Amino acid sequence: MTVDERRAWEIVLAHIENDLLLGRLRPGDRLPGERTLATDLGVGRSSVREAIRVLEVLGLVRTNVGSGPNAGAIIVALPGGGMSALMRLQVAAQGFPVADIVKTRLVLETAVAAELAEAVLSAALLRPDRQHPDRQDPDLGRCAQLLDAMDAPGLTEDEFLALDAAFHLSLAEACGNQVVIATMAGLRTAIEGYVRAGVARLASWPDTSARLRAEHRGILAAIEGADPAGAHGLVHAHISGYYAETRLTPAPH
Amino acid sequence: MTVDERRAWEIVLAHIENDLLLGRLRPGDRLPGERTLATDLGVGRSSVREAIRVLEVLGLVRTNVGSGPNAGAIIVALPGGGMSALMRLQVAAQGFPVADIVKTRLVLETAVAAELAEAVLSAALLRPDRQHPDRQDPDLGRCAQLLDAMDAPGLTEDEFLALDAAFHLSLAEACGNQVVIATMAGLRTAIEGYVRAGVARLASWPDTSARLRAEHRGILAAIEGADPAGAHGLVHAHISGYYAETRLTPAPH
DNA sequence: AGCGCTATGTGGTCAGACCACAGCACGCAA
DNA sequence: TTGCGTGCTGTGGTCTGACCACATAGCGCT
Repeated sequence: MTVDERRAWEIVLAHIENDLLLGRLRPGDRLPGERTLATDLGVGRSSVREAIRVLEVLGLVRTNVGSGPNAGAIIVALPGGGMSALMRLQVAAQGFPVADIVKTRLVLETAVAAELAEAVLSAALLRPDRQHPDRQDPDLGRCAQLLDAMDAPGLTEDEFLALDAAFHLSLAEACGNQVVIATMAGLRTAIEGYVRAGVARLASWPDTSARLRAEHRGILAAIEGADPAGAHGLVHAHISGYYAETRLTPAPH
Repeated sequence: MTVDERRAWEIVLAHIENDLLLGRLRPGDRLPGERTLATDLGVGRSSVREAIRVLEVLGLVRTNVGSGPNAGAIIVALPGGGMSALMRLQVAAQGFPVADIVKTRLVLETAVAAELAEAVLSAALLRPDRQHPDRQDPDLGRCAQLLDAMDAPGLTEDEFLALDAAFHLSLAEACGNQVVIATMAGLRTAIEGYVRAGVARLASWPDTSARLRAEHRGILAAIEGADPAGAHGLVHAHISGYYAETRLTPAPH
């Protein structure tokens, strides 16, 4: 009797979300075809497409044309892309001030560094103890590899910035928190253009590059040295100093 | 000569993003009509609609039917809704473990509380000084109001949870960081269902409710008392304790 | 001057058509 | 028997055209 006041695409989205919550759809599964979904839900195919488009942008599905097992919309649940798009567009629309992006990154990354150092500390303390198998030494190998790559001579500014972004993201990945990983990736993407512009305002890129690399080494050393407070402080100085130097923020913390 | 390999809706999205970046579109402005946009960009109206649907879900535009100044798609840049949808769906699709949501909330809210307390401290120290007009006493009035409302007798669990969510969000709002506000709102929305389920596992709701209210008062007192470390610790205990009690996380921090 | 009706333009939706694409099965040829 | 090629089939991607409900603005009538 009651009419469904939701728009057609919202019905589709809610239906898919419900299937996800009930476990009827899991990562790796394929969504029903657009035409099937349309007839099943009593909506037009264009409405189904709008809902799937939303899911795609949010990083929940990946669509493939053609036939066979790889065709169709597949649940992937890769939050990074969606978070990046959200933050990038919000910055463009002036919903997210750049200063807030930087401050949030500061909070998250200092916490990540401190937690990594704590994990190293716990792993060292509990190493002979088999009672805590979940306390593992975090995998910092990729972080170190990226730092080595940043020492290569002849890197362009863009290549350096890409490696820099990868290093900071690798810290979050070592931490393992999916939400933080996606958020950090989004924050970085959102201000990527501003970072590039800020580099142009630097007095000396070689000097800055050398300083950044040294600070990176210091951060990694503090983490591996199981020094949470030290790692926290070094990351704070690293990020706030860099953004102050490129004048990305009106006022440092 | 070169073909545009992007899909049609991506062209539309990129065009609008570009207009936003160049300042041709600002919050409050209206997008061109769907038919106009379609002919201008050489795509079909359905592709334009898919792009606008994405913008709507991400919280960038609000659409209205009809005629007049309120009709059409209007730039709003309200990130909260988009962040909530993103995180809620990612949790549903198992891209975001609930434990990671909780841990991220812990990091952000402890940082918010500490920063608020620091702001109070700075405001108190600089009160006679006119040189720092940007250092203002944060507005904690709404936080206190919500705590008063939570003391009202006869609140249902859902009403209490709604006020609880509003209180925690009001802390972020007092801090003023748009990114943190949107993220906290999204985190809360994503686990709302799990919070409700967790309440059912409580031994005694009245006891828990009373404890939560007391802890809220303590947090607010620490902030107003300009005690960053105290506020940080109290928030940490409040959140991790609550989630441990409702068994939302497999292991406390 | 006030009121009501209509013209207009908006997003929302659906139906149908066509395309490019990828896989698969069938059938032909070696 | 084995191999290859070719069409068939179903997928998403796109466009077109049509209709609807709605909200405003302007006109004309009272």
